[in-house]
Amino acid sequence: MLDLRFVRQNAEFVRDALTRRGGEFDLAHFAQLEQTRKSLTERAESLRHLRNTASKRIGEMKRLGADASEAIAEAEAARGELSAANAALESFESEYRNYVLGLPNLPEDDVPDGASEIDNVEIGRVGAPPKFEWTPRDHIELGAKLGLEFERASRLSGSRFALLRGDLARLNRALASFMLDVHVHEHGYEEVNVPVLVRRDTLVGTGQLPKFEHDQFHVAGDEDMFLIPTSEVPLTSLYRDEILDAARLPLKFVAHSLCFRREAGSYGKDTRGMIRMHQFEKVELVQIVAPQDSSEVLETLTRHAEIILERLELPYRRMALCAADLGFSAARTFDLEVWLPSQKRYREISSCSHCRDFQARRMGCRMRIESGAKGMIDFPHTLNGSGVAIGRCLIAVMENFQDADGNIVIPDALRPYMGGAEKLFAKSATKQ
RNA sequence: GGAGAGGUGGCCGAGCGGUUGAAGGCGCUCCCCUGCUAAGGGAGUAUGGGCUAAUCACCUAUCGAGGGUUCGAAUCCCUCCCUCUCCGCCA
Repeated sequence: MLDLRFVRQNAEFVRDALTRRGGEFDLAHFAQLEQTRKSLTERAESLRHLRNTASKRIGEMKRLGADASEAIAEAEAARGELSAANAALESFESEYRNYVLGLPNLPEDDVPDGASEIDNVEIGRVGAPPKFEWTPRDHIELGAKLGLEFERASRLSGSRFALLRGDLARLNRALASFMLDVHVHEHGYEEVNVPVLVRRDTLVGTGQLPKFEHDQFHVAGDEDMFLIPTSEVPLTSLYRDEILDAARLPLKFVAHSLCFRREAGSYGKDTRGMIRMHQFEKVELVQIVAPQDSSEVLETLTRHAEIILERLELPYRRMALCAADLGFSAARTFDLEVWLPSQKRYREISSCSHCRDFQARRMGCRMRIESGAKGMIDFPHTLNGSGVAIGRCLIAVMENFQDADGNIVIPDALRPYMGGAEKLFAKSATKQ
């Protein structure tokens, strides 16, 4: 949620910033809403004041044994007006709230301009794409002999599901363990095991709702619950509705979780293979930090994700997303893209975002700056990043580390997690 | 799923229709006294919104959430959410 006081005072700046992301912000409409809100609250509050003072007088008179009928009549008279004013205010407020919750975050000033992902700016590359003396196989072909199954998975669950079997399942697990270990032991994150079902409010807090409900899996039944699209949701929400002692910041969390996405808008996109699944695994990094540290933290958090790719010897590049490609809650985002030999291009494997106070405001996560009586309260900044997506990373390992026979050389960093094995061997067939 | 108990400020805990935004205690902050590691005295100490130069004052809201009764609700009624105990089921 935007700082409405700021929006009020800098409406034109806000309009320009939101326009940059391809959104719209109608100054007149906003001014109108503000005006309405102000007059409706003022009216309701002054009527309430009237009633309160009358009621208080009644109490005093009764205590003194005096006749309170005049005051009672006065209070009764205010009643109808008050309830009308309250009703008007309430119905307006839900409209207003919806509008405000639908406004995305403002891009930071130096986020590049652009109309779509085409305009994202490459910041740098690390590692050279491997050279093959054969036509590199894609992960589907490689996987067919290693335990990656789509047909059986879709029989169980439909399109955009996959099964991993045998060594490939283990490699997948190794990736998750490896990433967690690096982030916990080397980068200082606390490992958290999170719920993957959350309530509506939680998704409002991080920004997926109310606007993007169609992208979420909503559980059928009496419970109003959703499957998380990323563990950013529960991790960032850990301190929802709390006031943190600023001295405790930064908070650094890492989680390995399942993630669920309807992929409603992506029909026909990445339909082959396991690039885009309804269910996937991801190691997610989240930091809750003091505002003055946040810009620097975006860099270090992005580095934490990059280090995973570097340890795995995967070629990648870092992209600065242009304003139009930013997610709803992000003020700035770096994407990491890993080289996929079969596609001869870089594909997103991590997205690291700085949300400033946008999410903290929505979820009421605050911080007390000086402890004690005169403590000032402010919103911390939240950041998140994939560190990294496990399914896509598995694909990248398979494709980049394939040999001429379709086996997979296990990157050194993963060998300790694979019982010391150096290769996954393709089987002639994976019947049964 | 069945039966019961409960949700009050940073924490514990009173209040059960009117001067209670909330006693008391703990914790914390500041001041004083005293001085050798402990103690005593005083003051302060919830959050959102409005207004404002203001983190003063004032108005307004909030005692799990939402509705209702009432001139007036932390207190009475209804619905929901959550926590705990016992039984059942279960990984």
